[in-house]
Amino acid sequence: MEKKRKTGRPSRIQSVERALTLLEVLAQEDGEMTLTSLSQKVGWPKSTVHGLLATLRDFHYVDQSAETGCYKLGIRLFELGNQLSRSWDILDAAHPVMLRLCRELGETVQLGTEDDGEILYLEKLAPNSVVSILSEVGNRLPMHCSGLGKVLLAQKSPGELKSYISRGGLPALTKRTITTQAKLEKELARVREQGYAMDDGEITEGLRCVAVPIWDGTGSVRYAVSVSGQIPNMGGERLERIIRELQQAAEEISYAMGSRRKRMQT
Amino acid sequence: MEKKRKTGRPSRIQSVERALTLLEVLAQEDGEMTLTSLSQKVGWPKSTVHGLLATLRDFHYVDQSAETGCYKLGIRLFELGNQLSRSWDILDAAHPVMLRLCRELGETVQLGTEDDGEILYLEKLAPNSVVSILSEVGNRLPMHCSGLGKVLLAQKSPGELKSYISRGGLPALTKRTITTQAKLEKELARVREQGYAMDDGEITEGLRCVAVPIWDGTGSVRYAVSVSGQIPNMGGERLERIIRELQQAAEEISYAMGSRRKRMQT
DNA sequence: AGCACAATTCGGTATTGCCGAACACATATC
DNA sequence: GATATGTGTTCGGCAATACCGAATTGTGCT
Repeated sequence: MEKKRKTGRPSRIQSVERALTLLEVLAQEDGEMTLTSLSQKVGWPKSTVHGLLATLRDFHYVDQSAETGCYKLGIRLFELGNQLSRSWDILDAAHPVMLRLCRELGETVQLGTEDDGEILYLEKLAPNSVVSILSEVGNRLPMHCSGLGKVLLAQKSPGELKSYISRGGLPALTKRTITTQAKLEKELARVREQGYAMDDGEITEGLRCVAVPIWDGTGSVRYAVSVSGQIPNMGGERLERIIRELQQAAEEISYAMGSRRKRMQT
Repeated sequence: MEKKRKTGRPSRIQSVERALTLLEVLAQEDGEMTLTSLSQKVGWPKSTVHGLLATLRDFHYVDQSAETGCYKLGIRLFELGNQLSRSWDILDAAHPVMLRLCRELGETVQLGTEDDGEILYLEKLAPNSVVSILSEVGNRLPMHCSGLGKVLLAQKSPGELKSYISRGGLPALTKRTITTQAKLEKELARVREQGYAMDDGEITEGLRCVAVPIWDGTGSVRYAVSVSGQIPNMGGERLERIIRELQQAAEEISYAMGSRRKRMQT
């Protein structure tokens, strides 16, 4: 009553905000949580949380363990997430090409895009799937340290780059991560010149990654593909071959995207 | 004021119910929708729908097109869905084995489980990914017509089977679909005897699928794997080989699941 | 310009969801 | 076996909250 609401944005629905916040907390904890622990985590009364959870449960957005009564993320999120990803043309276009690349090179192949100032991994194909690479589909990483990110950053104007840096800074994930604007600008210039980007242990020590842009029909770059592996497997002759095949793959994907453009919504 | 609430279940939060209903509608339409069309679809005033959508948008559960202002499912669903699937042990255990199977046989390999009386597809590996098979990851199909479903149905007691039938009936997807209880019981007996199930064009004309159960440590069956392909490629000698390899794969997955059991939550 | 149709804002009303306390139930603990 | 802590769940009354209709702004089309 005294003040207007803090955020200038009008009319958000409290109970929906709270319900979604509960989902965020459950996602963050990444496992089962008791109603009570959720309740004290967010600081709302148990009964309030209970009502919200019951509603989410009815829609299968959360799942309640039959024995323990604990709550976790529900199956509907899996279904909706998959449905959403199926609606993206880029996956249709990129998947067969990535599959071939993964087999021929025997290394991990990834596809990413920029979302909200970060790299979002859309697809990952691993040859043996035993190797553990930090990035997973649906995960996010800063742009300035990943190969995919550098490719997309390299497309930006100086102003956009500056706003990226001022937004999240240049946090270091390893000692090799680029952390100054000057070095990043130099790196991006090289990316533009070479036509590909490299992450040399800047996310995870010992892991190297090369990435190239995917051009769409309008001449802009919204996606990038990459190949990553242990540094010993990613050098010399072999590296050159990888880059060559990667660039060819990107061209194929770009082409496939173009031919997929003839779709309209119903 | 007049009546109590229709459903006996207590205290569901209306605005959360409405917000989630909007997501369901957006998922069903599978594309962009205008606020107005959403509004009249659900029958609530525009301003009400607007508030709900604004809240969902803030959390990236819906996305609003910059140009058209239309709404669609948001990226957070993709992220949460993938995070959820990563928490399932079965995928870790099954994926490498499925990958090998897919390569060796050159056919589509799928993994499914029962959820809410239907088969839910958890993973799908296609050799060329050009072939279009009806089922997709995150999709659902009736149990009585799919190979995966028959495997899981075959584990049920007569009472459970009856309740399955009375719940959803035995709808026919093709002219070959089993639609009578007697035939289904006979079919399931054969499944138990043979150790595998077959779908012979019962979902899609011309498509055959063989499936086997995955046993967990406790001796129960919660998942099943299958191989599907065009009927000409799935007969005679080759079929026998497929079944043999499939059964071996299922054993490996079962074993891997067991060894993964030594995990506790933090 | 003017129209038609989009999304968005506004403010008053009473419906709605919030809250604290009491409940039921299970599992340890003594 | 009774006690103590831990769950999730229910209840009812108060008032804050979300709903609604109408008015507003914005955009594309004729």
